[in-house]
Amino acid sequence: MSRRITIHDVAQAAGVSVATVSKAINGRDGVAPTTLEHVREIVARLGYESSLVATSMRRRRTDVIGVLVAEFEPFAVQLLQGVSSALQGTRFDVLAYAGSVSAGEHLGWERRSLSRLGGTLIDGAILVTPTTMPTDASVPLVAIDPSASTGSDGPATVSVHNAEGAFAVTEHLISLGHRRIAHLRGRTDLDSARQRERGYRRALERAGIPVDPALVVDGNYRTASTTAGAHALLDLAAPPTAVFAANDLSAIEMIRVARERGLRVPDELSVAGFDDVPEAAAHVPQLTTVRQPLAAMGAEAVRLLLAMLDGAPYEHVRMPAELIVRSSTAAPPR
Amino acid sequence: MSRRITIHDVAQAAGVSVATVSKAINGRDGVAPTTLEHVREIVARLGYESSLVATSMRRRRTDVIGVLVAEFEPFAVQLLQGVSSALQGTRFDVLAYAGSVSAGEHLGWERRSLSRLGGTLIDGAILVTPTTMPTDASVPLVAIDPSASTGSDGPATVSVHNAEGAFAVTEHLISLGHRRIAHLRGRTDLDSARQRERGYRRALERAGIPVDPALVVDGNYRTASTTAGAHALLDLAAPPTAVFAANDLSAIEMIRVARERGLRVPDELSVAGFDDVPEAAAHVPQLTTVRQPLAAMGAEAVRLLLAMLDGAPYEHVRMPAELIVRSSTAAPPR
DNA sequence: CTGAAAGCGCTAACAT
DNA sequence: ATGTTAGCGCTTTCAG
Repeated sequence: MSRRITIHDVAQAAGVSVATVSKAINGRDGVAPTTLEHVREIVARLGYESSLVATSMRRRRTDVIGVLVAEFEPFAVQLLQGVSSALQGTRFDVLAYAGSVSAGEHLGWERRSLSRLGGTLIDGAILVTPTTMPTDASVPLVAIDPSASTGSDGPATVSVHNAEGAFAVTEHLISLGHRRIAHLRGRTDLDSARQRERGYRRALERAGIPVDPALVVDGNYRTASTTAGAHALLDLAAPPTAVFAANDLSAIEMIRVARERGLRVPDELSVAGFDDVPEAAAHVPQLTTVRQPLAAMGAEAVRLLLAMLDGAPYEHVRMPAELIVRSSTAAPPR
Repeated sequence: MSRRITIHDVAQAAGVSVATVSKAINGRDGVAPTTLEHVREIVARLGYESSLVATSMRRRRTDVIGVLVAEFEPFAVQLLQGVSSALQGTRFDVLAYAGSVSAGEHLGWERRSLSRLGGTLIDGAILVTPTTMPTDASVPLVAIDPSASTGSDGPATVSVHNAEGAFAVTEHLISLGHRRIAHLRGRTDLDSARQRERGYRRALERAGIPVDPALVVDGNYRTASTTAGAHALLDLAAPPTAVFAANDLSAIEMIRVARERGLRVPDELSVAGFDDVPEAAAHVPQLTTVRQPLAAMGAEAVRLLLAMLDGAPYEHVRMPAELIVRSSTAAPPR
């Protein structure tokens, strides 16, 4: 663990000024071929690399795209992989920052991260957040899965078509012959969760099945709440034969509770989720769910952002959701 | 997309000097309570956040841990998740940097990233690399899965016990009754791959089964090479009844080739992998493999790094590998 | 063709 | 208690 090698060290070793070294490194002209060669040699020998921090303070561009997340959980990292691979071969590096790890203050990490990195370290940002929607940032910004799908305002956004996905999975349950289909809700403060409920309701209406309010319970994406909701559903005098949970984790918890109570899945109860997290395919039985094309969404965010860096206006993109039928859903008993 | 708000803007709006604002923000003393209150108010109103870049140039500590990867692929991001969750509740934020995305020069990205971020932006680094082992860096460093397991030299390291894992999976195949067990090798320039081959050989020896050189072919972790290796194995006069591939992706390719040639897996050919990537559990049939405890390894790297930041010496940690028996392995035919 | 000097946003001495 | 100054590592005018 030695001291960092700075441009000064190079200048000294080469017997020239730091300005000359800088020019040599960055290919600016006004440097004699001999000097250029000489400096390059010293740089190689010393293994010098300019500090991203110092460079970014002085220069306008850093050629680094920032991916801002609350923390590195499966959803965020899958998006990150999409962003990363879409950026392959461009001049940009990727820097991902988890801004609410330390604080624990999950409130407003978006603005905080954006302020701390924007304007200097990164040329543009991709913000992974289901809630807040910062209205102005100091760099071009694309939000993924933001709450505000409200028309043309705010920054560019990329999100999945939640309602369509929920519609498709509910329709799948109906086509299997289910009539008493419950919905284990997500966080009702999230636009995405509300859209999923909407898709569920629409599918039932479309099939002429009245929505039984008792069959719609809160899950809140939180274990305790989901557990309670699952029990509530099964405690019903006329329990559902199928449940559409607002996300996979809720679906898995629903299955756990059903089994605990002696129900076989999918024979006695069908359960479907949403998201297609890695656990969904690894679960036994494998989970029927709706896939968010996360890698594609990340790539799309990159496309939008690069366009914006070239001066293009922001857009709002909705990506199609895909129904994935696996083994946690089947025809209702008898 | 507006201009960044700087400490100057705050100072001006508050009618005080920049230094005073800095003190107020960082809780240094020597600021009148009234002034403090006033400045804080302006900061809140303007939504000011100090620039990470500028702060890090001046200060010694940034309270940010860097995770340096070549690119964000599944292996790296699982490690990243482990690091991130281990850092929850500490004062540190996580910054992950993919340093070889732009260049395409996968050579020496480790040193480059380390030089560019170290010393200023990050207080310590966790380097995810299977190959190079930078000998000195400007910040405390922990390498995950490095080639050099060579004793006490170089930086701290965390790696999985590759030989033990390979031994276990080979022994599993033997216990199923297999005698002609092939090995589809990984990149022979990687220490980890060589260790896996060693574990394979040792298990055979231990069981008194001579190693048939024809049953050890190169896969190289690259599709083309793996495909060729798979065919070579099945072209043998006496083909193997089981194959241990050096990683899951190779195993999956092995299965694809076997099927293409009309072989049923696992009935006519057992195949096992290594790594337990997400695809392994999702594959049909689910893959028997060896799990690297990636999340735990990330957490362990954090533990080492935090200790080093407190002045502890570096260590070398080997984590246990876990045999995961699934459905791609079975007793040999008849 | 080269170097001196200014300045990016911020913090830490050091005055006042 | 507050402000002035210097400087972190680098790039960029601007003189020489």
